[in-house]
Amino acid sequence: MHKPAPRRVTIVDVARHAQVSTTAVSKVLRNAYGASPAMRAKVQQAIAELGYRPSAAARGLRGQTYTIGVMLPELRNLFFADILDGITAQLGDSDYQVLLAPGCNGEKAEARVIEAMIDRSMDGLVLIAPVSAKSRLNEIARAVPTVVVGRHGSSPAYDSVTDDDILGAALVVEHLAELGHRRIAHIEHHETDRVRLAEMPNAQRAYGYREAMIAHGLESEIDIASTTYTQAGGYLGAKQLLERPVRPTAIFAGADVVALGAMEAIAEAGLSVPGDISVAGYDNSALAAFGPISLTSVDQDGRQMGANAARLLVERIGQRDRRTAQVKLSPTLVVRRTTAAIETAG
Amino acid sequence: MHKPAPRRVTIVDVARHAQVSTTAVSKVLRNAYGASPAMRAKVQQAIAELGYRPSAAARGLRGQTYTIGVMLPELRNLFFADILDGITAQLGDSDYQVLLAPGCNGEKAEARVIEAMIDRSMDGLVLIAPVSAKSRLNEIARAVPTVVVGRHGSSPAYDSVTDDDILGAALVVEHLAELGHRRIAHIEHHETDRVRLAEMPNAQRAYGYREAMIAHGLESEIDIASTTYTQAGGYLGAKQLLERPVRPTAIFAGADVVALGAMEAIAEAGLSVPGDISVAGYDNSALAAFGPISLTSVDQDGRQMGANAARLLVERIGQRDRRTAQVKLSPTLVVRRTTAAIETAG
DNA sequence: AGTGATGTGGGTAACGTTTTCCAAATGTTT
DNA sequence: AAACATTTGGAAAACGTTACCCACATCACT
Repeated sequence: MHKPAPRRVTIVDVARHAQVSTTAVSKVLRNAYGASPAMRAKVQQAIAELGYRPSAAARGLRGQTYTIGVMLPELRNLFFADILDGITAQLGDSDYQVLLAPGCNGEKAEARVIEAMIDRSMDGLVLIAPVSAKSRLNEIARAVPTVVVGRHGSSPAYDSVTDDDILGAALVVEHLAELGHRRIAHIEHHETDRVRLAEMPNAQRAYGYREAMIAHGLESEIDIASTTYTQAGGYLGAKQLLERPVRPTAIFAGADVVALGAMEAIAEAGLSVPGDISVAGYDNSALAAFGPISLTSVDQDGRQMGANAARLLVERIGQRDRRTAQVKLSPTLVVRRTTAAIETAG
Repeated sequence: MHKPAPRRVTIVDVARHAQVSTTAVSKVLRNAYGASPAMRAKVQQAIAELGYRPSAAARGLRGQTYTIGVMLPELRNLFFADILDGITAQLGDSDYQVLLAPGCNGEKAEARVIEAMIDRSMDGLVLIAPVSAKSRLNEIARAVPTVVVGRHGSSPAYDSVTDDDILGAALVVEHLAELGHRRIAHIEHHETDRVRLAEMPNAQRAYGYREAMIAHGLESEIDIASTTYTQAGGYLGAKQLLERPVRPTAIFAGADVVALGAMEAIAEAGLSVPGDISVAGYDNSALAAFGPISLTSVDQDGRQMGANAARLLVERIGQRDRRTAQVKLSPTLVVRRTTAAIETAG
């Protein structure tokens, strides 16, 4: 009763069954040149009859594995899940299979995971918000077709897809300014690394905030708390801001969770949102959309980003030496109930 | 400037560099018998110097790939993410790399994904809440070591890890009964398939609910709405329950999202939670824990489940013909603010 | 009829490992 | 010293596929 699994059907079995050579079968499998329609049909039938499926391991040794690896720094982040949806949707009808590597928080784990994907001869890699050094990314991209998502700056080796974080920050500032706010503070993610300072979205958001403030003639109102993109960071940042001589009437948090933490601190200080202080977040996560919270937030179209990444990757797999491209998408502002005009009593 | 990636270092390079045979290197790599400490050291050094990493593709053709595939039906479900954490934590210091296949909702997509993982010669599979027919699961398990998570019932071919859903439901009923509730209703996920009716957690929860009601002498109070495990399903289910002749004083929703939908319907009916109706969910998701919601819910230790699954899988990879095991963990009830005693005014 | 282009099919050598031998060297017991 | 067991190392054959060739047949022009 414990039958030990029959040997797998191989290309040789198919060839024998169809009375052709293995080469012929291989050609049919890859839609390669040199197979007549008649033979194609014969082989297809043999494949169907035997239930043959090619071994990716064997394929990897010579050609492609039809596998695309995606690195996600954090599974619980719904924005990343959207990106993944976009990737799989775009690749849905192709022969490629997407595989995900989990648990890549930190530069070391990230390196391990990327190596693992390369070792498994994946045809292409999508790296979402990687933290590795840029030189390392270039190295990786030279070894295997790569698309980097969510990291600004261009590379000669890999394509990149980003959302315009500067614009996103500007949208928030503009929205708040239109509501009459002048003292608009920002809670940023503290960044030390030089390269990341230029390339990471958090840095771009802070930069965009500054520029937008200046553009609206609010240079003197710029007020920044530098913590981290976490709920605790938001709490701490808001606390700092509230203790300063001039209290902000609005806080632009660099991420939704940060906004949540900030709202906590605001409530603790006996102030109301948006009555006393307006709060805006970034990412338009499920949290922001959730009724009781209803947080004004910047929406990045994750699916769109993922779809673009997949498209670029497939293009590059097809033509490895083509010029690299940088796709930059535009975010939109989703206004909800945490932001209001400054004179609500007016 | 566009250097075309140097050829990968292979086992042959290492062998040459260490002045030994490729066999020797292979032995060292796999900690196999037949390599002296001296040679071991020599080879290790060569590997380090050359930065050699074995090709999983080539390995897959003969031996293991040191890859474990995990199938998740839904990325956004935080409970599944916990399971995954447990798996990776357990496998953290082993040589195994975990890869995830996304987008496996529905029997067809699930089949495709599982085949893809088998084609890639993965050493083992963890299937989380699979919906495939049992015979299919047995077939899969015969082809590759498999552990099924979150599906009751035992198989001669695969190990399984489940949480005791019957107990979970009992915990909820007991809690509500202790609070003085008698008319405790349940919103279940409608199940048609015969086998799944016995094996799926949702069915077990409904069964556990019935049994617990009977055990508490509340057989006549059993009241079930049969919808789906979605927010909409919860809304609809609660609506149905509220329209019935006898209104329940408590609703046990089979999942947290269901509870959320139910609360929506309750609010719409002008009733309060827990003032008029107590509500309990299942899964103890982040949603339940979230302050403003604060939903009483059953907590399954996902990490623990994942860790057990990984342990069983590695054991089975080591010894394919050992007896199958069924691990059943016990859930706990997390009481929050959506359940209260029936005489609050007492 | 002779030449070249094109279409069709297959033989065979990779690809980078592991595995199964086998031989030699060394150690241990009579 | 002979016989046997154990350790150490390597040669060579898989594993299943693709890529690179070459052979043959057919066809269209000179």
